[in-house]
Amino acid sequence: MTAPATTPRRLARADREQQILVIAHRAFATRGYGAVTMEEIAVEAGVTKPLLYAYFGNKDLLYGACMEPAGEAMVEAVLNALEGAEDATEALELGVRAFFDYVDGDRDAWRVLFDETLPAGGPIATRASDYRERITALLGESLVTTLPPDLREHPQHPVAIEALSISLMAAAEALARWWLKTEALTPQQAATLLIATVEPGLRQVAGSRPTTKDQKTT
Amino acid sequence: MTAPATTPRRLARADREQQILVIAHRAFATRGYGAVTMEEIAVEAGVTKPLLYAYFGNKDLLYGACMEPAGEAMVEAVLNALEGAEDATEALELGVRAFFDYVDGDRDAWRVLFDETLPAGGPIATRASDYRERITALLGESLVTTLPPDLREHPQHPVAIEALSISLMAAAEALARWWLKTEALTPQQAATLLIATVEPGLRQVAGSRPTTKDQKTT
Amino acid sequence: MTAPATTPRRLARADREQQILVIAHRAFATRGYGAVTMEEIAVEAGVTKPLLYAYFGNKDLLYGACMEPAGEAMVEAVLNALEGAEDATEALELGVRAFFDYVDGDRDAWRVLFDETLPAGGPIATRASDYRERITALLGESLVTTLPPDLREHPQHPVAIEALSISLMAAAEALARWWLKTEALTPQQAATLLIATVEPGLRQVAGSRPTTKDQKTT
Amino acid sequence: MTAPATTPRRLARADREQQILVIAHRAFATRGYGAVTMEEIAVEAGVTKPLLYAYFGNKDLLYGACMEPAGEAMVEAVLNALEGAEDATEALELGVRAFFDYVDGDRDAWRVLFDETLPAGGPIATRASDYRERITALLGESLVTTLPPDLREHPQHPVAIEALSISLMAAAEALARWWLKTEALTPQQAATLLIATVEPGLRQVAGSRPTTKDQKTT
DNA sequence: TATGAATGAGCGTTCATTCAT
DNA sequence: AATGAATGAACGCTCATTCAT
Repeated sequence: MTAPATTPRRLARADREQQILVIAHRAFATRGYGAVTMEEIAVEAGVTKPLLYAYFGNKDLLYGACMEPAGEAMVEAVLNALEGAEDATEALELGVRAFFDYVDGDRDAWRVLFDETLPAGGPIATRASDYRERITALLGESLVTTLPPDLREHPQHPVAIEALSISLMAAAEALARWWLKTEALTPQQAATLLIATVEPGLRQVAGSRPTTKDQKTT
Repeated sequence: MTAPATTPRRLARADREQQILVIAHRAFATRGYGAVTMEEIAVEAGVTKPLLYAYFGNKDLLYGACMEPAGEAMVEAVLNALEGAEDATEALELGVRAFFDYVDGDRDAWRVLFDETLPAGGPIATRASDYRERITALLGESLVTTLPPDLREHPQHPVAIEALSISLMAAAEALARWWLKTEALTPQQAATLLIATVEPGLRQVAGSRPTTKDQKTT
Repeated sequence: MTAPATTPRRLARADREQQILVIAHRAFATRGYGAVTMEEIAVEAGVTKPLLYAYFGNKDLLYGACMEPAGEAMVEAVLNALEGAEDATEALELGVRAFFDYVDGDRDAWRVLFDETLPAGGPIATRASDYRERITALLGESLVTTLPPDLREHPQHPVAIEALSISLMAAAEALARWWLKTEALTPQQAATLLIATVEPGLRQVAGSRPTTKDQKTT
Repeated sequence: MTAPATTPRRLARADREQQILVIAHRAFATRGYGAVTMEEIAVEAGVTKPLLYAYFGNKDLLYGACMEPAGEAMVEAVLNALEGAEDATEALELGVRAFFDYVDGDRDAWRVLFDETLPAGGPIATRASDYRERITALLGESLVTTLPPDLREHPQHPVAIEALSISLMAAAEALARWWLKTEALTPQQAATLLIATVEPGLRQVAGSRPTTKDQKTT
């Protein structure tokens, strides 16, 4: 007779895990890995710490459980976008657009994947950066496709391609972060702006040779 | 008669502060804010913890004291570069180049200013991002100067300018980070690559109007 | 139709208890009381923790249930050996030999009975030492029989007898432990060595009187 | 005016360490490693846990700090006794006597060194057993000296010597434990009893050859 | 007969920070 | 000008044990 329909005391494991994941995900996204304690998550979920440990092992694994579906989904979103492209120029655009759309659709997921406060060098930081690198690599591949075929094998280009991939990803990341904070433009606009800015330059860079005066001297 | 020339036990306050700052700076740059303890700094500096607190207040303030000179110097380096430019196009290039040169010249300073492990939302994270934003703003200003005069006041452009500034800065930051890790190119090459990539696009973006299909729908 | 022949899901209580006991016994013997968790036993036995508690009460009682048959069997083995002796001298030897044989035949039982990691002073430590003391007492009795009849009642001897029983038992225990670890000799050799070493002395001690210079002075 | 002369709040480090060691030593001796918590020790010493950690590192090291002086002293006591012996027969007797005397003089030390509840296989268990083994080895050496010179090199004897050393040590240990509990005899009597019991047998064992029927058959 | 879900209580450890001298 | 001594407040994690079905 006193059973509250809203928050039942006992849940099936799968449900409880899901509920905890949601809460943990939000907590990690909001305050970052280091600032969140297992105790807090437990309290917020209406359970005790041992249950967290029984279900998820430890804090790292719990964070990983929050990160994994989001990471896979994000990678796949970008991947699908690239596959759907009809030509090389379109691919890069669609990839960047997919990235911004994903961030737009699941902002907490983005914050967990791009948490800047993860313990440096730790296993989760590694896992998080794995996802980032996978997306960077995908965008890098589509960068390559923007090059004229006869230049793709140029010995000097791989390093430039990697540098540009990383720059592009970072720009996208920062743009996403800024837009999430200010809501000053839509994800579509963000993507359009970014693409429009880099694309013309990319073509030129692709066609050029490293200048002589910029030789590495160290 | 007992004064060792190498490490005198008693120093004037200013000297002591300087010595501690050097050590703290190196520690923070090497291992990041979170991984450095006050104890370690004290021991390494050959002083006791209370002295640290007497001189610097607390850990945040100490970090701030490490950050400040580096931040100011970095801002000034970029500022000087921009002022030395003869025309608009040169300005952006010189600014970016100055950024990379500064990072190249004082990597510890860069690591302290761009530490990704600062407690999110805390006062020092705020201060650090202040410096970044100042540099971003400087680069943003030089972005504006690349626009034809009659477009500079266009009501739609400020937001795009800010978005591009942030993207540019993030790209530079990521590029710097990657280059410091791999040493795959020189700072000059990094700057050249970045500028060459974004400049052509910037001109086009500056001349365009936000497209209609990209209306904000949320 | 769903009954797997290898590990049936449902067993009669007695069978289930037996199966759990076997697994718990092995676990305790292998890793010691403290290092074994109820969780592990449950998982290894393919049952759930509440069942363990329903059947055995708690961890101590479960350990006791593992210890009891082994303890009784060991005591009985020594007892039988002593009863089969034709004369006093033979008794002690047979007893010690029976001890080593038992350890040799069921090393897990021995490890449970002589676990050195039992919580000091706790109920199970007490129970375990009960079994040890019973065997000690048996050996003590056979020590007595090695004495000439007219000395058995000597007022000073009971304490020496008890002291010797305990020493003998401890020597046997340590010898068993060492032999199990190194396998440097057979149980028969261990028994022979031990008996041969103490027997001559026992006769002399039995015949002597406590010396005057060794008066208790505390 | 409120300063209690009995327990000053602040102590010099050396004094505090000593005070903590005394308390920890007693606690460990009384209840065993596992049953003692750092919190308890801290409270009993009138300090907080961090001080314990600042001064001793962790629980293991604190236990080690309790164990080390006692272990060294005990080994040295036995060593000195052996060195003072004029002939072989006397050596063993003096060694055993020294062992009992040491236990008699510092019963807590003995309990710490021979704590049976140390985490099996852990670093402290190893350290504790190191001390035991050193004493065992010392007694083993004196066992060897009881043999006639021409037998000392007999190939079969080393293993018997080791087995006997261990048995002897264990017997002494158990005797000590029992005596501490019952106070039924003096350390001198304990030593005398033990020596008198094993010595005659030792001579015979030393002179015999391993019997044929006891061959290892496994 | 048996279980999945859940917990109370505690432990070892760490770190920024302050008091008393 | 500087220190040695000391702490408050957590935090991650574990385990024997029980409730509700």
